[in-house]
Amino acid sequence: MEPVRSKTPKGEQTRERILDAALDLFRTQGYAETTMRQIADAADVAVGNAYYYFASKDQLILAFYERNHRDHLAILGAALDTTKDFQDRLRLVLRTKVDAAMPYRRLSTKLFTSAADPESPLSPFSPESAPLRAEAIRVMAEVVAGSGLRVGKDLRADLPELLWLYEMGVILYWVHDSSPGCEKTYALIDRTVPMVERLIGVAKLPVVRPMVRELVGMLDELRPAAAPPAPAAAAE
Amino acid sequence: MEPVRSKTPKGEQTRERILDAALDLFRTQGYAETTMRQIADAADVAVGNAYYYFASKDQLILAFYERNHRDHLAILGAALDTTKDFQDRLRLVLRTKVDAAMPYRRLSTKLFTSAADPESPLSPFSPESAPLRAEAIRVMAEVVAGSGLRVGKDLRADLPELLWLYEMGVILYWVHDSSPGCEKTYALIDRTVPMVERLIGVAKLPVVRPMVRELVGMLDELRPAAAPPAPAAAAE
DNA sequence: CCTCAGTTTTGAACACGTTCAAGACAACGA
DNA sequence: TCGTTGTCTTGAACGTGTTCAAAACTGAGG
Repeated sequence: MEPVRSKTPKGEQTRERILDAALDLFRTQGYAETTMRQIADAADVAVGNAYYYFASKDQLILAFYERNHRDHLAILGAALDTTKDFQDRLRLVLRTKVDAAMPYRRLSTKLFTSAADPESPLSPFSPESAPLRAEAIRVMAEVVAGSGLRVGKDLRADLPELLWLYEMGVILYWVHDSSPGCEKTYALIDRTVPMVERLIGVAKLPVVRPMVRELVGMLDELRPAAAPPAPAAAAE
Repeated sequence: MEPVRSKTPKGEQTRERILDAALDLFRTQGYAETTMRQIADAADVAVGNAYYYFASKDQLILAFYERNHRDHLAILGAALDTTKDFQDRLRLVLRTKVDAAMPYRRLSTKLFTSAADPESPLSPFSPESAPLRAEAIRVMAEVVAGSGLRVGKDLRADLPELLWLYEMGVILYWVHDSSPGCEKTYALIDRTVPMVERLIGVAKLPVVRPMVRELVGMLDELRPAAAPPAPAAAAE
């Protein structure tokens, strides 16, 4: 029933082979057009074997997200440490994120087609992708921490998560962006990054502070709705 | 190939029967759990007949949106004319919208699972749902026009569409809202409606005006990307 | 070498959404 | 009454994602 995260070097190898074949076919033909039988054939296994390692066709995409995040971190590398300017740091993270995902633009739409479905394990808000989400938020926290940016009290705790939401917005735009080389997305990044810093600055002004506080409060209230309580002791 | 919008009273009757059966099953069992064979059985027709009227299982949802919009307008009725206060008007539209869709909360998730997919005909941004989208935006234009609200030049043209996007956000929240009676959604409406008016007011201030202008400009630039050109003369 | 438990692999079988060639039906003019 | 034409209806058949009982393999202990 529950798919296995291979317990043998050979098993791990097979798993990789299936994932490679799947991503390759997804990239060249699209997700919907690729059948599990094609994947199995390309990986030289029986169709049932693919289901031994991946619970469903969708789960292959979750595995893709993980791989993609690793790729992103690799590209980002030590480059983040070369500047202390907030805008530079944020722009760098976003641009490399898009760079890393570029070959899989069409596939990435799946991220959002499930984002809204509260029950889909593929949703970036689902418990299944919680570790990956936490990772991405951690990167944003690093962006802020490594910069000289002064953040208002009200915003400080939630800023990394807000930046992650902003990142998701950029990716949503990118997924729809059919301009050559996705130049419009890069332009969007370059134009909105300064706005983000300005907004963070503005949030400290007495005029908008109450509004900021209310918005942040609503975000906090929303969170448990998106990710169910999960009490300390597992009940069953 | 192309499904038909019945040309006979009897055909129209069959079409309604199938849609009724489908929505009933969707509501009680959920969308994924309902099979086309069940729908056909409940409507006393053969499976193939369902496909004569609806191109796919998804298209049944599009038909549901249309019906739901009519229900919304019916509930809204003449109530919109009872007040000239912008906040009251906006709140009324949002609350009745949620009221009308309430029995189909789970089904409505489908609206968003496809919203992000540029190719899905179910997406609220797709050409297929353009008429319905235009209708919803028109309602928002009426909300503004019938109120004494003073809108800045920069915002005026795009405000109805922005309000529609805000409405979509509210519905997105509602779809995820599992609180009893969806009270959290109603609370969200009550808390954000004043913010919206305040934002519209703030947009006129010299400090934020350039930012507003840039944001609106980006929205305008985005539109043709979401909805392809569609030149004056239909080519085919 | 054999045994045996654990792991991996197989492929037929299932239910689903969807298609399509064929038939049934309805309205109308000859 | 009989074709004829356009609309509607049927149900078997196809390809899909997914399941599962059975087989094959692996490696450690006797």
